[in-house]
Amino acid sequence: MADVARLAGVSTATVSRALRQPEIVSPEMRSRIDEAIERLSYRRNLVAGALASASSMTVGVIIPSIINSFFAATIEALEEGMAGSGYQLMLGNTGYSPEVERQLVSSFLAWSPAAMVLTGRRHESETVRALLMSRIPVLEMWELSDHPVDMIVGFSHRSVGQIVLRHFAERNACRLGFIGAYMDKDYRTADRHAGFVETAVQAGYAAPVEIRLPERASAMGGAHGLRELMARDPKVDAVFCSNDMIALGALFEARRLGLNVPSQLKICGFGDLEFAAACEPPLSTVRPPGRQIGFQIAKLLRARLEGSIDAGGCFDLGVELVPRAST
Amino acid sequence: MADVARLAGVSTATVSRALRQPEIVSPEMRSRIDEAIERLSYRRNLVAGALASASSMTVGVIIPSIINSFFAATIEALEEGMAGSGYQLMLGNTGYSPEVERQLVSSFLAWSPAAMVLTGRRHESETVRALLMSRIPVLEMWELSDHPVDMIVGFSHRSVGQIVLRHFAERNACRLGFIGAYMDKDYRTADRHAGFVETAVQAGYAAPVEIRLPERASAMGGAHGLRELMARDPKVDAVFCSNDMIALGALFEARRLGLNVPSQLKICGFGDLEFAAACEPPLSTVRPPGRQIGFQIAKLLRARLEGSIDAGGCFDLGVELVPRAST
DNA sequence: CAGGTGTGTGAAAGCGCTTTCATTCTGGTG
DNA sequence: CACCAGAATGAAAGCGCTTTCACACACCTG
Repeated sequence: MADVARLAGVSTATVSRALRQPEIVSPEMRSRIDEAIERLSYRRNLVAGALASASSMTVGVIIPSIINSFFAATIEALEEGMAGSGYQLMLGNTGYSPEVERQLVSSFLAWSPAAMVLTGRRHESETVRALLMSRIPVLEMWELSDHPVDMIVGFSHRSVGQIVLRHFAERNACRLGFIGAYMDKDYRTADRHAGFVETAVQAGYAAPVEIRLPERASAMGGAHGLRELMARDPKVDAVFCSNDMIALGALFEARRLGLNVPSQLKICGFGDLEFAAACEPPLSTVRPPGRQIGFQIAKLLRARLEGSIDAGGCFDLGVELVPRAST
Repeated sequence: MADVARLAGVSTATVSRALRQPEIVSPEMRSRIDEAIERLSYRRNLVAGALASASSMTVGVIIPSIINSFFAATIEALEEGMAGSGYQLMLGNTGYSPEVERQLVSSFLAWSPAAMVLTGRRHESETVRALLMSRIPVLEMWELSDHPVDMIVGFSHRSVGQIVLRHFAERNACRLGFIGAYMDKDYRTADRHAGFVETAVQAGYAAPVEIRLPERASAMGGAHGLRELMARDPKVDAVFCSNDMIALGALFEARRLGLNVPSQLKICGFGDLEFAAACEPPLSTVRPPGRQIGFQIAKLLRARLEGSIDAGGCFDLGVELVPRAST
């Protein structure tokens, strides 16, 4: 930068200003500086900038799993929403472990990011403390909370279970089943389950037959789950799968079992993953606002980083039932 | 750090050493320093460290798409392989655009990462120049090349097409079809296609009927693709789908069309995504070494960063045909 | 025309670490 | 016992930027 300043005949302060806030530098200076940068093919060192300004044009994003395509849509939208702002996303995944989350937060914060985005509302207290101490905007996502660390944008997983139950009731389901994966780790799945079961009982149903898969959601798990479910109670005629991937496996397994979907067995998933509409029969599911979450976060982040807002809050983006032929 | 040094009664140099290379500090000092760190709940500032040492414990990883679960497995394995090394992955995705890739490389390099990992072997010349100038280890992945920037680990996409063709021939396919997505952007798909078509012609087949989907691989695209393919030539009895997601859609569409798989129509995919084994019929596919790529990269990276190796090279991890009932 | 206001620029003091170099202190060696 | 190699430590000079503060200059006002 000193070289650039020398060649352009200005001070490094002016070069720095031309790079960060071009509008406060006179056009003449700006063009001389641009030319010098070009000639020297100067690349600025963001590390030094971050140290000097005590903030790096970086946003730390932490998700439970990169394999889970739920969050991929959010991240893609977030990236689109932040494009052109100069901010760079830094991704980390926790593998659904709060402890790994704490470590990630701690090492991300050591990079003095401009903001942090976390998944979910439950964190170790140490994580929350570190986040609060950093005094940067914090966004939680994919859930709702009355007491967010700062801002949270998502939807109610309980209401997902509720919506599915009502849908099953409308379609005259008699005996309910549920297949969920990884429920001890992924408490959002547990919330959907709770919403489903509560509402079922309120509506006068017998408690749903439950299969809890120990591993992460998978089609294979869904297939095995359905087989076990039907073995446990052959009268089940409506299954809520906590995830479309599980529903996909269940759909195939139903075929292997010779069960007609939807007349003998109704299957509803969650996620509205891309393949849901392409299945045979097309898969009924609940669509979470994956991309909207990303856009909303980008919007809030930009507003906050520009200083135009400063309040925290909870943003409920809702979900949508997508009824198709599998129910 | 100065506070820690004062409390421990040592110099900041010693604190720094205790943090970076504990083994060269006497045990007594180390414990005094650890205690001071604890008492002050000191968090080190990695930005300052990166500036002073001109290198950050960061590895930049660039993939074409975060939604594409192919690369997710690699990244997960890479993360596992680097765990405990203190290096942090920084993820970026290009959306299959070489121009975005160049920008990402440029902004990642501004963070002075310890190494860079890119997807594929084709990059803008400016990208390669920037990479070479940075003098850090560079890993390309998911392909092979005689002239890698530095190191490359992957497999031959052409041979995937070849393997599928041979498999179809063994199963007595007569008339071939191909469904590929995004082939103008994703040249790896184009390579698989080329291998398939070349080998088909060599083996005496008529040129396969081809459907090129303009968008990214999707089950919906696969379903539409198969419909169009069969409309174009009803005699097609074996389809190679460039991606398991497409194959999934094709499988469902075959059912809608009343075509029995595999007796009337054989379907083979690529990727061995998790659901492939759960389909009905289970999906034949070719399994790329997704996780192995990640582990191998971690191994090479660690060796290189420790200085124990310094040669570049090309590592072919091969692929495996996974014949199932859909062929 | 003195006094105020606003704009654009430069000097220089950091930001919080790392690392070189010099120094001190050990314990062995001939 | 003088000498030296080796280990452990400290002083201090950066790393390459950003930003505060001061200043110069133009432009208005009454």
